[in-house]
Formats: sequence, structure tokens, C-alpha cells
Amino acid sequence: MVNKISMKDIAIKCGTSITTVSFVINGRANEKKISETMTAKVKKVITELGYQPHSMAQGLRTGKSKTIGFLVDDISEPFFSGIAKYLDEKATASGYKILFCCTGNDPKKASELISMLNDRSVDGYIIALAEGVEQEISKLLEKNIPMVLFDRYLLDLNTDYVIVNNIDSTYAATIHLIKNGYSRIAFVGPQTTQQQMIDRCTGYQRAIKDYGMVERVIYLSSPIEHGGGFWDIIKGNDKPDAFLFAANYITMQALRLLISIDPKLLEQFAMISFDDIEILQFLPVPITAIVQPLEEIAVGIMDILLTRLGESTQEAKIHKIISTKMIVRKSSDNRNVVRA
Amino acid sequence: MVNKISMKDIAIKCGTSITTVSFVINGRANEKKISETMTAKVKKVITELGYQPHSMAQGLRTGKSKTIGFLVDDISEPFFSGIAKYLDEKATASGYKILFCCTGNDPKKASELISMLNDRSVDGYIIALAEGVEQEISKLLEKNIPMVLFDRYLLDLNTDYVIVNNIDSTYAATIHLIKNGYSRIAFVGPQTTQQQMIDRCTGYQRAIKDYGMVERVIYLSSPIEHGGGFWDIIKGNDKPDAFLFAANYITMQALRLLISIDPKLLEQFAMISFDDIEILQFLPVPITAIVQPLEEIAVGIMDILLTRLGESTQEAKIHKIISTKMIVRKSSDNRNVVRA
DNA sequence: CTGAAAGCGCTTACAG
DNA sequence: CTGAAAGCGCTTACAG
Repeated sequence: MVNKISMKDIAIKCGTSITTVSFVINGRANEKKISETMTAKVKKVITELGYQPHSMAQGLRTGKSKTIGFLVDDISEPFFSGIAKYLDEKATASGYKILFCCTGNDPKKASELISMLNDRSVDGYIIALAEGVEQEISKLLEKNIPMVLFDRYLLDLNTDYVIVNNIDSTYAATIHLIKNGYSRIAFVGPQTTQQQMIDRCTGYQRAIKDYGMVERVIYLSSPIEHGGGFWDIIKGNDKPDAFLFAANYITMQALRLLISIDPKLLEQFAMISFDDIEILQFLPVPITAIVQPLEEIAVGIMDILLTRLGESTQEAKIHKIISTKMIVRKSSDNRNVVRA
Repeated sequence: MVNKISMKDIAIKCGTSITTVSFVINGRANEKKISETMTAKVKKVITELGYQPHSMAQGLRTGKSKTIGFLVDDISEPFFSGIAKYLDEKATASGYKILFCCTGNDPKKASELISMLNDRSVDGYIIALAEGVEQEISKLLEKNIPMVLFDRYLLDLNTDYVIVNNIDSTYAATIHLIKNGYSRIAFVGPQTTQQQMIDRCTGYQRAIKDYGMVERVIYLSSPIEHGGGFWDIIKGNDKPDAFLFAANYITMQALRLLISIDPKLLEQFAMISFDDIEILQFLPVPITAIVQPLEEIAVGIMDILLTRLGESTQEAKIHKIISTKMIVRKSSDNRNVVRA
């Protein structure tokens, strides 16, 4: 990093002061009534020398780092890395850079990371909340630091967030199964207090109730136990004829479990997965999926965050709900019903 | 970001100077012969007030940002996001943060991003090189900025890098196919000048030559053309009985192509994929894979980079070659040979 | 053993 | 129309 060009160099070369140079750089030449001759000269020298402002000096002075903190459990999960890609694109276009952090589902690590991001003076946060960091979130809220939650949210925390229409999505998916003739539909989800998971279950439950069916909610334990609840249910007399999986990792867990017992089992149940993953298309019976539009979610997040970053006073919180779409594949058509 | 505590606050509260506080913070109390009483007092106040150094001020003063730039085509690709996760873990543990950037396979964007990272005074770079940015890389090299390349590398660029033993891997994979009775083995790769792809092809070619077989190299075009070369080859008289795919995206392209023509085709060929992806295990005939150990690669990268960041003079470049391992699945056993 | 002071590269209120 | 100067929060050479 030798010989970086500074505003001083520009000023000297132009025979002016760094104040003038600064005004030109920040587009305040007009406002500050810098002569056009000087403005042009400064601009010319800037491109000639390839001057780039020193972001840390700027940051120190302005208190803004043009950096956004992004917190998720695991960046290598396709949903998060997909979102990350689009976020990065939007952020870069607006002069921001994103610091990605993985909490590994550990609340302690999460709060350490928040504190670390705070040290680095990030201007805002994008967070898929792990359970147990409500306190840290509250602290940030009090400080009025811009923050957008996504994927997960907390009812009792007054924040901006972007989520999908979880209830409607599983409601529609359940009805899709019912319409295709399935009558023993099970919802398979994780044991959790995460609001989005509760919502997904709620959508399912409402549909089941509206159609006067029997509710079957299964909590899949992780790591998977062969002898455990799922297997008992599958081999029981009153076994389900259709599954609605609450998230892609739940789908994967269930698929692994079924395959490890007997790959043929895959063909005996109707299935719908919340979240599409490439694998679903390549199975012997391709699986229907509820698709979360990643780019739309990312755009929603950045729109809100950029607004906040430009605001002086906090307006009312924004809650953006994005619609999923269902991609129907063979696994949920009525082929199975005949057999059942 | 109100009322951040500064060294000045500590100094006042301790009745000393910020110099002393700084020495204590930087662990130079002994060296600078600060009294134990004062050292203890300062430390106590620091934890009491929850002081955190202001990283931008530090950065401005020291010229170090404790930040690493990470450049790949697309962070949402499983190979890269997997690497990213482990890198982030290691970096955080050493007080560094990583700025992830996606070049989207666009050399122009790549050089813009490098310039942007440069503005942000990143201390080092981790790069999976896209073609066409050799010049920018060279510039960084000249400036002696620490940089580790991975996955891809350039023979004529003298840099640190971490790659896998590409040649040996495909050599072994090819021989595995030969030993299992396949005799018309095709290598399927992208049309590219990327060294690692050339190496993978070389390994295949050597094995074919050593066993006196006929070389069959297929360049898969993207987007896939139905009527194109691949289909001609598959339906021809002299069609291959085994495929070695050069990368996971090539595997996916080929799978999509085969499935779109006829899913049964999947069972008619032996297959090995460079890179393991979850999908391979779930196919009707699970596909053998050459596994790149992500964590080991990430550790290798960070080890080199952290060494460089701590060095004053550049030692000789480090080239770290990591061994892959092959996970043999049903797709490469000799089941097909009987039929052929 | 400890402190005053310079300076990293910016921005901006103030003065002319 | 333009510039001198203060200050953001640190680190460190220098002086006592």
C-alpha cells in the first residue's frame, strides 16, 4: 500500500487547499461556489492521479463505515448464500460492503459477533435471528441502529423485517394436497419457538381444520433417530399419505431417513418441501416445492435498510411480506392416492 | 452509536494519560514499564466501562484494517460458500473479518471490486481467479500485498496458492473406472483455459494412455444444447460407457441433460463427479465423487495468509497441494459392464 | 515509570 | 469564491 494518493497531493498539484478538493469530491462545488475552472482542474487531476478516498479516514471523521453486518447461522446453507449473493450485489451498487458472519446457532457467538461488528462501526445490520439473542437485538434497537430482520422474526420485538407469507403458503400447499385426494396429511417441522416455523404450522393447521381433517404434526428430532418417532409413524397402521416439510433442511433430514430405511418409501408418500432445492427435481419422483424468491427478499431487505441509512429520524417500522410460489411436481399429484 | 467510550475516557477516569492506556491495551505495559498498580487500574476501568477500541481510528493510524478481501465468481455456489464458512471462522478467530465479493464471472466487475477493496485498505486477498484479471493480480503482487489464490491458479503468475491434487485425482478416478471394467471412458469438462481444468483433463489423459485406451474428451457447452455434441455422442454407436465430470456444475449440466432426454439414461453409464454435492447420494444410482476437503483447503489458505500478514519481508511463494479423496458409490461399480 | 504532542486522511464550521 | 484550522480516536517517537 505504498504511495497512496491523498487529497493533499491533489491540492498541491492544483495549487489550492484540501478544503476545495474535498468540496469538489463531495459534489458540493456548486453549493460552495467553487469556480468552474478550479472544479474542472481538480476533477482532472483526480482522474489523472487515480485518487481514491481513504475510507477509514472518511469513516473516522464521519462516523459512517459504509459497511453492513450480516448475521446468519451458516452462510453455506443454500437459502442464506443465495440471499447473500443478491444482497452483496445491491449493497455494492450503493457503495456499501457487507460483512458476513456465521453464528453457528450459538447465541453466545452471535452476541460476540454483534459486539465485534459494533466495534467495526457497521452502519446497519441484516439478521436472521438465532434464538437467544433478543437482548443484543434490543440494545441495537435502543441505539437506533438501522436493522432489518429476515426469514425469522419476533412478534414482541419492534423491528423492520422481511419475511414470506408463511401462513398463506402452507395453507395453500395443504389445500393443494387435499384437492389431490390426500386425507392423512402430516406437517413435519423442527421443535422450535421460531415464529416463522410456528406460522408455517399454523397455515397447515387452518387448512386441516377448514376441511375437517385430522391434524398430524410431527417434530423431527435432529440428529435423526432411526428407532424414533418418525419411523414409528411411517410404519404404523394410521400412517400419513402426505408430508409437508417445514424447511429445506427438514426435507433433507426426512429424505435421508426414508432412504436409509428403504428408498422405495420415497414413492409411497406425497411430499411438499418449504424451500426449493435443486435436489428435489432429480429424485425419482420429483418433489413439489414452495419457493421463496431470493432476489425479491434481498431487494426488499436492502430497500428498507438503505432507506433507514439515509434517514435522520426513524419512521414507523416496515414489515414486508413477500409471496412464495408453489412449483408443483410429481410428488404431490394424485398418483399416490390410487395406491393408498 | 451514541456515547462510545474512548481511550480518553479511560485515561481521565484513571487519572493518567491516553499513552499509558494505549500501552496497557496493546499489552506493552511490561515493555514500557508501566507500574503494576496502574496497569491493573486501567484494565479494571476498561472492563467496567466496556471499552472497545475504535477500529477505524486504529486502522487510519496503523494502515491495517484487519480485513481480508475474498473474491469468487458466485458465493452461492456450494463449493465457495462452504469454503467461505470455514474461512470466516478462522479469520474471526484471528481478529480479521472477510469482505466477500462476487465477480459474476465478469473481469470488469472483478477489477472494479479489487479496486474497491483496495480503497477499503484490505490487508490481504483470497481469490478464486476469474479469467481476465491477471493484470490486476499482477499489480497487487507488485505492491507486495498478501494474497492467496485457491481452486484456480495461473502457471505464469508467481503467487501463493492452495489447490487440490487435480492430476492425481482424475488419474486415480480414471483407473478406478478401468479397474471396474469400463473401456470407453469420457472426460466431460468446460471449454476453458483454467489451469485446474486442464490439470483434471491431464490426469484423465495420462491414465487412458497408460492403459492404452482411446481418449474421449467432451467439452460440454453451456447453455446445454439438446441437438448438440453431447447428445450425438450418447446415442452414437461408439458411445462411452463411463463419464468423468470435471466439476460439480458440469455434473449438474450433464445430469439435467440426460434426465431431460430420458431419466433411464442415468443408469446406463458409470459416472464420477469432481466435487461431491448432496444430490449425488440421492439419485436412483448414487454417483461416485472426488471430494475436495473444504475445511482443509480453508485452513491452508488462512495459514498462508496469516503468515504473510505477520511478515515484514515476503518469503518464497507457498504452493499448498491438498489431497482429495474418492467416495465410491454405486455409479462406478461394475454393474454396468455386464450390460454393456 | 509516565505524558505531551504529532500525525494518519479526511470533513466542516468559521473566517475572510 | 477560497483557506486555515480543529478534530474524529488512535499509536508511537521523543522527552523527561
